[in-house]
Amino acid sequence: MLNKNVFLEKYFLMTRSEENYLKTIFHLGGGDSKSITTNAIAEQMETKPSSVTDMAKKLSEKGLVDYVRYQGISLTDAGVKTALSIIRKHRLWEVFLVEKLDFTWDEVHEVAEQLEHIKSEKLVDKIDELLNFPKYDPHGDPIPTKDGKFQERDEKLLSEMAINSKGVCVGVKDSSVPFLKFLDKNNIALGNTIKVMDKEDFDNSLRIQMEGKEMRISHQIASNLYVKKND
Amino acid sequence: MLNKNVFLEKYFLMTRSEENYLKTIFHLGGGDSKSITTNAIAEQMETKPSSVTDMAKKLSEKGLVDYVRYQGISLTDAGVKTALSIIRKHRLWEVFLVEKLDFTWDEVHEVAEQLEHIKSEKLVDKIDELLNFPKYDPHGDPIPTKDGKFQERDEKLLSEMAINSKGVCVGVKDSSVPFLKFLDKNNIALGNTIKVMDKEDFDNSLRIQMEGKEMRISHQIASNLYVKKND
DNA sequence: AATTAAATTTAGACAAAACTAAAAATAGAT
DNA sequence: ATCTATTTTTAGTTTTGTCTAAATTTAATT
Repeated sequence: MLNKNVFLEKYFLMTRSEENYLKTIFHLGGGDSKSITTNAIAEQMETKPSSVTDMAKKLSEKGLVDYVRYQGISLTDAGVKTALSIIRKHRLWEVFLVEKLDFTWDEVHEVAEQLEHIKSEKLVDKIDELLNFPKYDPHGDPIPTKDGKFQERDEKLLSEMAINSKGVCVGVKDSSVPFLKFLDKNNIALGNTIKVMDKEDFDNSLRIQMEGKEMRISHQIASNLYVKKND
Repeated sequence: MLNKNVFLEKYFLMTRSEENYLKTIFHLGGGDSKSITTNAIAEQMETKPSSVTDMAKKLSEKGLVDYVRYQGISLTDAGVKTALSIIRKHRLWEVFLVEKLDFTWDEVHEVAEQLEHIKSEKLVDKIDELLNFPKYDPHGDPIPTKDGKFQERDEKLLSEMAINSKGVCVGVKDSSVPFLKFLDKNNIALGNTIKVMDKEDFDNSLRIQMEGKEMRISHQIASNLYVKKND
């Protein structure tokens, strides 16, 4: 049966799979009424394009995406709202795991990936409160508010900073485990102040000063670190 | 695909449904190599006997239950171990919800029912640590240890206590929402000391003294409250 | 011991979410 | 404007977990 819709709350009842599709489409930019291709979604989700087509039809019937055959998929307002509520949960759980349970920032993703699907509005709100309404997750990504507001920041990639400018490290672009582990090993953490000392034309690597110490980092690293200019 | 067995850890990979069956069989007594009937399981899970048969075969193949056609189902050692690990998670989450997020004890069950299926050994252990290794959940039920030890208590139903004996309220037998709400409303909480003043032969109701005040409670209530004798 | 009632299992079907292989539509290049 | 390569969709299949209805086994009663 499983008709025990005990936790409907204000959601339509969404399956885990539907929620994951919405989240992915949002991350690929489908929230700005931009059309995302079937292929792009399939690649991102490590599934087949035909499966995406199937789901597109289902989500379209539920009014969560706009879908026209061969023309790609974009989120409706309702779709954006739902996607944001999942992203909100994901990021709040990540903060919880790091702040309250001492997870490192490379460990949180896969657990949050599960926790984000727990259906209980009260639970999310209470976690939010317990954490004192954080604005950013451990990777520096903004946490949408309860009513779906998204606070974008004025941030730049470290690689785009001018020589002699300073900024605070506020996020990562690549949040893969190897990259996060690399940052940990080199004591690069959110909140650190970084000053760009010099750029090397040859390989685009940077000489930076961080927390007193000087170091050299490759262009690959610098182009995956977000900093917020503070002057 | 979904072949990303990222969180295998030490579990076999169990589906949510399989986990729920094991838990139910355990609760019906199938852990003591007692055979549980198909019907009993079906009724408890609000499903059909034929579905139970299907699952019995699957769990049997995985070595988690002993199952002989028409002879009922009982848990193997591996099955008991798995069931206990789920119950452990369920009860730890209940404590978390009450202690850290101010849920009332009648609100925790359905959320814990979801949280118990999150696959992350580290998560459970850290929650355990955060809560300071609690021994009992909010309903007074014991929390199995990591290695599956179950600490049974010497407790009695309040209805079985002798006149003039005293005890501490340690748990409930019926943990349905209406019952828990009733207890809340009447300020009956875990930890309260209760003295049995008198029994009424006519309807088996009890006159008790609790936290200074005297009150009368029905047999139905008294036979769903566990107390621990303390003299 | 035979009959009947109840419990249990089988067989066949369905929905969800995925897949494969083949068909159809689009876009790019000449 | 046509052809070709790519993308996307369709059609049909699979797996998981459920269901119904029919068949079978067990248990209870006379």
